[in-house]
Amino acid sequence: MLLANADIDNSQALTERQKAVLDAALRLLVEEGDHLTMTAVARRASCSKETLYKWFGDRDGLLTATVQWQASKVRVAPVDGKGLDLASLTASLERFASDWLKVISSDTSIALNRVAVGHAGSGKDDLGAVVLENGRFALAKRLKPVLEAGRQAGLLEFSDAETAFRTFFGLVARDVQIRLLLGDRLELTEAAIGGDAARATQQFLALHGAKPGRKASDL
Amino acid sequence: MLLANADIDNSQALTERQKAVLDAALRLLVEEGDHLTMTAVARRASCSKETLYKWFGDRDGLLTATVQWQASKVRVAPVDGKGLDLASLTASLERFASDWLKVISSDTSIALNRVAVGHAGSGKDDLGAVVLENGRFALAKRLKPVLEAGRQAGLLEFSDAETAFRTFFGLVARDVQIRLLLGDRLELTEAAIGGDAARATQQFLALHGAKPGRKASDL
DNA sequence: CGGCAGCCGTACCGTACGTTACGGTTCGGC
DNA sequence: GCCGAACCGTAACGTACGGTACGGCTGCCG
Repeated sequence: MLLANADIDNSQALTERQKAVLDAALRLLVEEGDHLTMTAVARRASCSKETLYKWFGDRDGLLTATVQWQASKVRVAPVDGKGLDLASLTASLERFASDWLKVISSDTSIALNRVAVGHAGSGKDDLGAVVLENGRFALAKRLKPVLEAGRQAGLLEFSDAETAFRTFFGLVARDVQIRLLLGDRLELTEAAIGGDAARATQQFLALHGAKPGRKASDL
Repeated sequence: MLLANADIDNSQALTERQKAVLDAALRLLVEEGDHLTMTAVARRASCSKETLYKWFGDRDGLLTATVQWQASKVRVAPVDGKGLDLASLTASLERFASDWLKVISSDTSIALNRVAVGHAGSGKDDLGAVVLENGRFALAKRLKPVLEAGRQAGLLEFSDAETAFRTFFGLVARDVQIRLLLGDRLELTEAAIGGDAARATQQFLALHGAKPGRKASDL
């Protein structure tokens, strides 16, 4: 992780026209992957290349802006931990699992992750950091309070929220993301996602659900 | 793609010189990622570009051959399921987990997966399929017999070996691979890997270990 | 010894694409 | 109505790189 210092919501600094251009770039990115050319973006967005360079600096700047633009769109409402009981906790966890599976299996996420992975380690830009920050780390930031609340309410047992989160993450994502990124067909129907979310949640509860007579050190 | 019709273990069809060239290409791939040029490979391997094209057809052919060459090197000895008890099963699972974590955190694996992910969906070659086949699917092929043996021995309970495998996979890999692919620094020391392998194994046993009085339908 | 096949090194070609430059049009402010 | 800024469309430039051609060297075989 490097910077990501331009924290969040720089989406406000964008005019409507710029957003439209980035939307066009995003669509092209999903279709063509890292193959997209500045000419193609300009044509798709009905703008001149000169404008692209003025607004975004260079190709990497355009790519980064596009990724950040998409990231700014997926902010979801945080779950509140009021009146927590086992049923609502289970529902929350299933909701998180289901949402996450939907995200990582979407065309947009796959395309963005592919581009970011391809650019990682080149040192030219920080696409990987941006994607990570708005994906896996944002998820952790939203889920951990729920886990903590569950522990407070005596429903969950764990020593480290980060570790517990990563267990949940593993149970939900399993091999799905890497397979999709590598081009494996793997159609996730709505029903399959729901089933996986329920299974992952039950497994997580089996590992970290509070049970009288079990010591937390067993985890 | 031109050739690559010779399915697997075409490693035997390679001369020593060709292997040396592919090793050079592999090292370059780790250093430069998808940025490597045919000229750079030729220079590193001290061969002519003409030879590269004669042997591998084109750039994609060279890349594919390089990935397959690396894959052919990581064949590991399968574990035998003789005289299985809980201790040896646990040891086997920990061994699998530890090996897998070492693989996915290695520079070579990261570089290869990055290239394969970058090429996936372009339709030009099948790097993604090759990596998947020699990574995640090869792992499943080797681990499933162990799981089945564990079930036969009354040590494990599960209805579907594939699902059980994916649970184990998730518990082991968690967010490690995607974070590494996206460029997150995440140094896994020998000790950390050992600890993670033990934790994942214990979690898996907690979910699927045979316990008198628990119905398999609970899983 | 002559021929020839395989390969190295290098020069060369064509193209794709990032980047820049420029003429023409629209539009808000004076 | 006039000016300048912003922007569109397109042409032009430079370069990097995939792919090819060729001359020279080495070693094997008859």
